Amino acid sequence: MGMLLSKSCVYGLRASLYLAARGNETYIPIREMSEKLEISFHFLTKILQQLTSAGLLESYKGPNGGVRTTRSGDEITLLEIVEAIDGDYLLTECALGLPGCGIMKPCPLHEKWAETRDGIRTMLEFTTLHELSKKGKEFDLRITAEGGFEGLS
Amino acid sequence: MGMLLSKSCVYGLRASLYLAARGNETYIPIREMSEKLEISFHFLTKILQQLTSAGLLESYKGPNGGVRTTRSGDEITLLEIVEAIDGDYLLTECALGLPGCGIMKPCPLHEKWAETRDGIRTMLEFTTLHELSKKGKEFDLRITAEGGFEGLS
DNA sequence: ATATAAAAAGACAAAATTGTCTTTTATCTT
DNA sequence: AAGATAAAAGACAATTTTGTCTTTTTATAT
Repeated sequence: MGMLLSKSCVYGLRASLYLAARGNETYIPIREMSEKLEISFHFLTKILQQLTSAGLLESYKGPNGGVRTTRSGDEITLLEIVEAIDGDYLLTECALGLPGCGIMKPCPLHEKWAETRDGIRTMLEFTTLHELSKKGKEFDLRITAEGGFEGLS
Repeated sequence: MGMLLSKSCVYGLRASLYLAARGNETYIPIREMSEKLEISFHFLTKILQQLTSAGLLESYKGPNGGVRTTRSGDEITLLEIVEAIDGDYLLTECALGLPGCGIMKPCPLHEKWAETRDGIRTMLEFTTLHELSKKGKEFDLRITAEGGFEGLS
């Protein structure tokens, strides 16, 4: 349908934002997150595994276990999350889908698309989880269909 | 996977560009296009039907039939094609997938994403098929994996 | 009239994405 | 040691997207 980020990626962003808002002192159970964020538990588990193996999150098994951000949220950018889940296809591929489209033998849209793409990349690269969670708490913005940041500590 | 435009949409763009490069004097058979552009004939047929019912292309059955652009290519923008195939989801929806995210009750990414999205929209809105086909012919750019505009008349 | 060309329509199949469920492994608590 | 908690792993199902094939409709040409 055309949607920039996959659903997995969107879920991953929401969950990461949630974790950043909770700080990285304690581990947060995925079950809790899945309920708060209204995302299927098992599906979310898989997504977070991708972020864990990318080194953005760390997990711990057993009681008091869960996941948390490795670094403090101000050091994690949206770009890292997007790349970990959706790869860099969006940020490198030709808008007309031509393999190997580049400076050497571009498609007619190459230049314009490269600019637009850079706009997307820049936005993702210079937006941190910390920044968003701070803004979210300050104005009690939405992190789920209905609810905001208010209860998140 | 995250890819801005669906494959259908990318095919639709390539085909529209092909048609624009051929002018709108004669009807071009879809079979011919599908071969030149290396896109599955039946799949392409469906995609072009969407563009036809959106009023961007017109078709004619029987011998010497095919499809052509309704208006001359300088009046058709990429935005029209993208909206006809992928809808305006990409250009309106929340980056975090929250339904009804807007000024009234935004998500933390709302503002930044709105800007980025406008960048995409503007690029699509102010790029015409004519502009691209002109550029494509002038520099023999790529419209297929291997081939360029050279043979397109 | 008949044959041919080509889009339209619709049934069907394959692949990718999204979502669910069960089992295994690691860790903690008692 | 036994039970409880929670992530990891993997099998399976539903849905969406992508792709293929056949039949129908409309027009042309002989």
